[in-house]
Amino acid sequence: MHTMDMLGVGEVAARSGFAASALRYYESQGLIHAVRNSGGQRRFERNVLRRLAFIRAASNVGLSLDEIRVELAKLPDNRTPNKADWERISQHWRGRLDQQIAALERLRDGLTSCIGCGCLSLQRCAFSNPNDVGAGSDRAPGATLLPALLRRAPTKA
Amino acid sequence: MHTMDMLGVGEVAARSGFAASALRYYESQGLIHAVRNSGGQRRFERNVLRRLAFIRAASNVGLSLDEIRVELAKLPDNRTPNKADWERISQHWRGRLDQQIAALERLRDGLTSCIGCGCLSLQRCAFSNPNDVGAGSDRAPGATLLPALLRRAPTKA
DNA sequence: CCTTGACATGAAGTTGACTTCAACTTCAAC
DNA sequence: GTTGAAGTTGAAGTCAACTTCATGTCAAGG
Repeated sequence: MHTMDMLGVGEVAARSGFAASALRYYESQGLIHAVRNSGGQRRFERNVLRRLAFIRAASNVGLSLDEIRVELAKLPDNRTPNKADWERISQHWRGRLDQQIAALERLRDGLTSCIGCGCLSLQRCAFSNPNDVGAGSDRAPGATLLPALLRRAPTKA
Repeated sequence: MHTMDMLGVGEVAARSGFAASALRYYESQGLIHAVRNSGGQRRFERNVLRRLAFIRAASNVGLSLDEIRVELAKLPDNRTPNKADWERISQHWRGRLDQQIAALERLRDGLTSCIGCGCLSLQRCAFSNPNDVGAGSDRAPGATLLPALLRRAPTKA
């Protein structure tokens, strides 16, 4: 428990896989914490790596940084998260994933049922008009069959 | 087949469920076409509604507007898309959806296998380190277990 | 003819999660 | 002591898909 085993931003970047700029951003957003040395440079405790692993995992699950901040607050502060901690948290994540999967499956099945008709009718086809826009008097703001999350395309990777 | 049954932007907006501003944007992006009347106002052919239904459906599948432009180019220009057209296109979409579903399931299963360990280890845990960052000599640019598409959180809905 | 509402335009704003930039300062090695 | 790499900052830029705004034009009913 030396006080000297703290990491500079470059080393944390290399070990966590996050860019240094991302680390700075996370610090500014209160997701991670750093102290400063005499010259004003960031020094991270070693446990920031676990915290960053958590951030990466949560972001893979589809949580926003705001949500991740909330989740991080639920983590035990001083001890390594144990099985019970992890189970409680993963329950939450699993629910999120299950929702996402279900939404995609509904969409895929709608697609299947649409193949026969070749319709793409604005009025009748559940696939192109999941909200039945135009059927009632209340206007739908846009497609909401899928959450916004699931409606974007992969950029490159 | 009168020449007068063309629609103003407001009516297209009402019937398609897209905002007028979105229609203007789609026109500027070359996704839809409009002629102008004597006063410079947009007049849409009736078939723009089918095109918009297609755009909505494709965007639900997760295609970007760029991709949708490409898909639209594959549609028959003058006739209503028939079953064969639709089958060919939906094949493409289904593949996309299947990929997305598979990615989410891998993630969920990784979560399950992680529950037992309570690890979240940067080095060993496949969930927090899907790319095995730090194991090899080549740096990974970020989490890519999921496409970027699947890593964002729903905004509200 | 006049008003009111729909439509026109280009520019700028929005959101989230960062990255990039410019202009320094500090650290570590030699 | 010198130098080059690594670190610092706030501000601004990026991306996608739009929306909002300010300002001006047009169309239709009475």
